[in-house]
Amino acid sequence: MGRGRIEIKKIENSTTRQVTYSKRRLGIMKKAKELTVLCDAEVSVLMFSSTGKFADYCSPSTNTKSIMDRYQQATGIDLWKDQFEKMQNTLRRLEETNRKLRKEIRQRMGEDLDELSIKEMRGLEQSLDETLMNVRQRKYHVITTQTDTYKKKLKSTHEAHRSLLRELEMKDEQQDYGFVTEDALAIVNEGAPMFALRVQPSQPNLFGFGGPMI
Amino acid sequence: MGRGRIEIKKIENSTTRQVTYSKRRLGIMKKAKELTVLCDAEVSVLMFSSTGKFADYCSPSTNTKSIMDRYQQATGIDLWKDQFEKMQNTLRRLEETNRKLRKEIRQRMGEDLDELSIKEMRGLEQSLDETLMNVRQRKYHVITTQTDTYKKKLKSTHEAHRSLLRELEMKDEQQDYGFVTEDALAIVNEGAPMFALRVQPSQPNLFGFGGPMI
DNA sequence: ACCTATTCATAATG
DNA sequence: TCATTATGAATAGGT
Repeated sequence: MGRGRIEIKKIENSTTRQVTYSKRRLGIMKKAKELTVLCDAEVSVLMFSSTGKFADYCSPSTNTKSIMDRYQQATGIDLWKDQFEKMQNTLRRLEETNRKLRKEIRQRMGEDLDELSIKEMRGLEQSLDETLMNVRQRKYHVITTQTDTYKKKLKSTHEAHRSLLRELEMKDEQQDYGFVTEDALAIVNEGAPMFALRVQPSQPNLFGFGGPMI
Repeated sequence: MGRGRIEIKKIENSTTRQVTYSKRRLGIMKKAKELTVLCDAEVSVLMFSSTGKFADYCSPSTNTKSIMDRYQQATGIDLWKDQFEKMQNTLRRLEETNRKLRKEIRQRMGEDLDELSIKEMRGLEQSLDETLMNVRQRKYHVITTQTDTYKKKLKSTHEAHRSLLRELEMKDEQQDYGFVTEDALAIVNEGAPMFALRVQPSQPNLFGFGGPMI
């Protein structure tokens, strides 16, 4: 159709090719629309020109995705199977790992011990023993450090206070600032007995350390 | 084109509709092929008739999936975004849980204690203490049970042996079976000291109980 | 599935 | 990209 028939092979003149592409693209779109309306069909057309320009048509009664879904159903080809399956495998592996980790935690909390052999139980016992020593050592270290810090604070506060008093006495020997001294001491002493307040935490910590995290 | 123009609206006569669908379907396919060749384009056509019959065309230089991929790139629409994102969220959640579980295990092994407050550390200490008691109790229970079993076995073996001897003595009072007695005792005693053999497990158990599982 | 009158698409051109 | 037009292609309706 047009002035003389043309051979169906690649048009080498790039301008002519572009022009023909534009015209025929419109032509296909029109045909697709007509088919959709006349025959109550669902049609999806995707096109990329040689320059990469994209154009598409889709029947208005539906959308490209559902046509692709139907395509997959019709052909039995699951286009995204690979990616999907890979992710699902990763997921399963993670779940399995989590299960094992939870089990180890339970065993480290003294549950599910039935499944352990004597040897494993002995290993667990030793590990727990070592950990306990570690924790006590660390706790002791922290407490000592904090106590030292408080002592230093106390000392410097005392010194600051004393020098303040001295300064004030030099300025006005008649004035009495005794109440200030008592207040300062009360604040400074507050920190010390805090550590002995409770053996059990009053509220659960991050992982509860007393029940497994589910 | 044809004998008289037709209005572009749904063809009500179902036979006519079917016929027209067949003809025009072929027409579109031909146009798509021509466009592919003439203009060096990539074309994908998917069609479903009103009766659900499927037909498709795809440029031979490529395939439907890669055209769909290009379509997604071109439109910026990720067709499988929903499913994909849901899975990725699940994945992220699992990984996060995993991380927390590993951290709890590390802390229950005496590592990463810096991040714990005094309160948490005290909770951990108590939990470890309780677990240790549990494990020791369980170990004691298992050992006791096993020892009892061995004792029973020993006893019954002894009895069997004795009755055997008696029987034999009745048959032949001259024959000496003393070596049998010694052998039996050696076998029976083997089990008892086994538990005290090693404090440390000679090979790692399921989770190593001495290094974190990675 | 085939035929063919007729309409439509489009190649060539400006 | 737009308009024109001659020409071959597509197809509606009938067999």
